[in-house]
Amino acid sequence: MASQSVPSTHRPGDAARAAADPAAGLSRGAASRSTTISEVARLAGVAASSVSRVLNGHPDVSPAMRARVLDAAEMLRYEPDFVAQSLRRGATTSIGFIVRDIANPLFADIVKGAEQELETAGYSMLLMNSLGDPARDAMHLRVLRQRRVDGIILSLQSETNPDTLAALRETTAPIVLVDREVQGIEAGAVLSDHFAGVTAATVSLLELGHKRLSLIGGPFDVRATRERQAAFETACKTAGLTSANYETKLGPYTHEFGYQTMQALLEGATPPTAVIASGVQAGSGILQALDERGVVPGTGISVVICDDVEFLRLIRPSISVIARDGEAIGAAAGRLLVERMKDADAPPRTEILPTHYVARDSSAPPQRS
Amino acid sequence: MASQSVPSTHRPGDAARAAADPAAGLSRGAASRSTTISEVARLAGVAASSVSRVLNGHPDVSPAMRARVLDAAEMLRYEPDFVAQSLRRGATTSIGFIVRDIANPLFADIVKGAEQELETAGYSMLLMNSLGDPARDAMHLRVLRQRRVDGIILSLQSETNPDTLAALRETTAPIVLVDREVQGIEAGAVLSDHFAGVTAATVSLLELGHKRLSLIGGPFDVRATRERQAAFETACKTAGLTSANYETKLGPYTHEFGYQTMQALLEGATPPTAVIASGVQAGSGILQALDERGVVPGTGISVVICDDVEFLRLIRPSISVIARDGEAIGAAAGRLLVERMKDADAPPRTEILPTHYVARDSSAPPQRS
DNA sequence: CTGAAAGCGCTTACAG
DNA sequence: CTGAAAGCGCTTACAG
Repeated sequence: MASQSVPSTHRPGDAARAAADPAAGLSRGAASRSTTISEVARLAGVAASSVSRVLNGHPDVSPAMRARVLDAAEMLRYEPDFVAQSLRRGATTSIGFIVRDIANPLFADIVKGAEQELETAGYSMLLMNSLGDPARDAMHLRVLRQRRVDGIILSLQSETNPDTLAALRETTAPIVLVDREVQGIEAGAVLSDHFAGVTAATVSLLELGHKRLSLIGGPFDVRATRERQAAFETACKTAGLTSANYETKLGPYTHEFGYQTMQALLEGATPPTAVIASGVQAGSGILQALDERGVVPGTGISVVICDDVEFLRLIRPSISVIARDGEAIGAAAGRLLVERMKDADAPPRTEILPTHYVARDSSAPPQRS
Repeated sequence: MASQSVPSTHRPGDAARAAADPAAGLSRGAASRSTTISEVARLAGVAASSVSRVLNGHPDVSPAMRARVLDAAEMLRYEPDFVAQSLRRGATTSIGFIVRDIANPLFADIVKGAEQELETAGYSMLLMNSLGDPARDAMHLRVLRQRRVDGIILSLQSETNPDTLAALRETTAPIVLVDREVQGIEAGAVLSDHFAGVTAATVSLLELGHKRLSLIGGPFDVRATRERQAAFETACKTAGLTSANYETKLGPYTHEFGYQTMQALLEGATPPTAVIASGVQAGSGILQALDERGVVPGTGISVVICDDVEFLRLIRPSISVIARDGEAIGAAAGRLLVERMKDADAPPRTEILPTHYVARDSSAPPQRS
């Protein structure tokens, strides 16, 4: 195929040049214009529509036509213009991914997982960070709409922010939420079974003998927080603890919040003997606060961090985590989105992925006090 | 302006509906079609070209025209179609960012920095991971070309891979390289002054009395490796060490490579008393290898890691690093790219950003041996 | 200052 | 099986 000869009326090199050059003087920006479909058509001596049919694998084309077109296309190194295709087809084969903060290693894994899945299906990904600001979620949704993306993966800042909800309602592209639940909009979702993981961790800490526990971090208006808080408090109650002995401190997913909250707890009259951090950023803040006061995880206080990241494994004593597979979450989100982009009638689906409590040295019996 | 009344021949609600509905029955994918410029024109009773002029801030428009158009656009919640604009203008206001691995926290910071800079200038970012495979660099370059991105930020896998170079030569969009130098192509670049950082670290280790040092990691065909190796070996030579006493081990930027290389070194006849890791992934491999043998950084062996990440700071004993500011690197790359996208004649520029050696507990005098 | 026309690069009914 | 025409939604010379 590739080595097949050109129609004899054309001399390879010159013909290619001649066909490509005439159009070169257009006023279309700085870059050297690339070959268009009509240049291929001219060289092959056929209509542009036929070139399109061949290149798109339309069934009703003669072998002769196919050969002429493929030769011409190859000679001119023709690559179809995605922008023109997008306008004509009404689909861009691109999707948007709005993420809270790509610098969170878990999100980086999720993005990576999604990208691989989407790339296989021919989609490219526009990445946007909301950086803790719900207004940016709404803004990015607007931009993605104007860019006519075929779908959106979304890890919202807030499930209840009015601006975000308004922007979501105006969004017609299929949406897959990552670890979020939003009332009143049609969207697929990939959720994590936080309840199971936090329950396992809390029960395990209780069994070690802890009687004063804290759950730290996570904004109130997000599913993960609700699940974790419910699991944590249910486990404590079930073990017979009274509400004076366990406590949930909600706040942003930041190092700062973990740091300050842990400091405050340590200064309190009856500090907890075990803490669970909702996320690695809060977790790192907690570890810093402990380190500054010389409190050793496991010995001085038990620590469990939600989400696992590579570097966490280097810390000694080793830190217990509630792990989940970021790449698997991203891949699932990509799959669910592709499913709906390929079939507009496919109903949005929800997938729940597991979390696993991994006990390490930072989980230990409380010191006598 | 916004509250100005509609031309009296139109009743707000009905007119808007009437103008919007007729076109609703088209065969353009699943999503409810959005308003087009001609619908706005019809409602305002003007030509589409006038709507375009108003919305693009063309100077020669009468206040009356402006008002009519803005009212109509607002009433129909008109948002221009970026795809159509892109085709017509020959510019997509989107750029591509090809990164080795977004899961590397330094790259995540770089991407974040670039995104913010680009967003300010109105550009969106397509993100692609090459995942250690140079063939993916070439593939992604091809896709970005077809998507007609206005510019590309590139942190190549390899500076010499033939496929990559071929793909680069076919790229006409302006390019900014991140920490890479490629011969024979026109590209801007943001580089890090690795030479300064590694020199400072090596000199400092030598001054502490180390006489056997290793530099671990980094692929051979990348600028950072050359700079680091040159700085490391120059400093050792200058201090009077013979080549039997210092060694550079090159290899991929992976945890695995750091881990295995460190293991091998520890098993050797004369292990180094100090190592410098080229990057956090190799660094984490090295730390794991040390941990498994009970070798404590600072006490048993001095360790310096190139690049700093948040979680590294939680490790005890604390690890010395050669730090650089990822977000600043990304922001600089974004700025250089925007500069060239806005002015096709702007020559590609190179910016060199500093690195800083930060000595911590893992840098200490060698043990007597 | 405004409108009608052309055209960006494709794809897809519609004829033949 | 193939070509000519229309059109996706814009913008921009070109007339007036």
